[in-house]
Amino acid sequence: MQLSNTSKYTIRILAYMVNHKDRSLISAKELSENLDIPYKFLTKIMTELVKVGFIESIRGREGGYKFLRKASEITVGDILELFNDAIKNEECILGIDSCDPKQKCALHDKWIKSKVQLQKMFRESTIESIAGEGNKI
Amino acid sequence: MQLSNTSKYTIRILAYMVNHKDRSLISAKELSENLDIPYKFLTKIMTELVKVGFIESIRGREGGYKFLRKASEITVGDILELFNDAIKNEECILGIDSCDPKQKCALHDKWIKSKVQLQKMFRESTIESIAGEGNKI
DNA sequence: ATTTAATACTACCTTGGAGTAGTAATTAAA
DNA sequence: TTTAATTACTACTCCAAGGTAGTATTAAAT
Ligand code: SF4
Ligand code: SF4
Repeated sequence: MQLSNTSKYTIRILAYMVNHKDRSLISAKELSENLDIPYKFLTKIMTELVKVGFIESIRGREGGYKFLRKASEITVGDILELFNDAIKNEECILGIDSCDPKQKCALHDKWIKSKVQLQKMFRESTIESIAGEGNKI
Repeated sequence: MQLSNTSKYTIRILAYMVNHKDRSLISAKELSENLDIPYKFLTKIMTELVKVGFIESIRGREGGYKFLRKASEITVGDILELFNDAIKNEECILGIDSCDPKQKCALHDKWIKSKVQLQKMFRESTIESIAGEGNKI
């Protein structure tokens, strides 16, 4: 019951970028060093984030990354969905085919409240809203 | 953000056993067939459950498994802990060393409420309490 | 006693997430 | 124009979870 490293890294990367949005571009090197994420793994993630349009990249010397979509319009839920980490509505927590409230699994009644709250929390947590003062990175 | 197969299987196995607690012993074959869990994988899990004392096994012909600890005293939380699937208190959701509310991570304030509720839900869900009528298995 | 049906043990295979290595392509600075 | 600093691409390695195969052990039924 935890997020994938890729999702964790991505949330921290984008939060870092928001916290430094005064600067026009941020490099993979800076992100890797400041967030303590393996450089090569980070660049792989960045390329993916470019592909899906969360950020854009400027190649070559003095290059780097900046937001393409606004940070207030990217949610933690979007990130989890991207890396297949989201809590899907139709997915049974016990893995018994797909969720059908007419035919509930053993945990359904206990789980459903937490599930809804989690989904709402992830959906409402924009990158803008979580990036804040004095948080650890 | 989901449970391991091993945890899912175990919850279903123990719930099934509660639902058939009239019978003195239940075999791996029956569990495997009725719950659609690979036989060899299931026996591996059962042996582990015997080792930690949730159930006991009777070997030989007409053998099988039955509860050792009472089903009302085994919780879903116990199972998740056993398979390292639990939400640990000291574990940061973003993976930034260990949780220190004095030095919060970006998601802390949004996450903490769900976290507490999930932990409580898992802790309060005994096998006895989730096994019920007409649930899918 | 032998057979049969059950659990236990040991060793392996497979898959996907995580991480690494090397090189190509790009572009500004020197 | 060369060099340096950057992102992009391709191809691997590593590890743990999930799953499989074969055999040993146990004990009731026959
Ligand atoms: S039954 Fe409850 S838990 Fe199982 S899938 Fe439907 S919602 Fe999720
Ligand atoms: S800060 Fe919040 S989220 Fe990060 S660890 Fe502490 S509790 Fe968990």
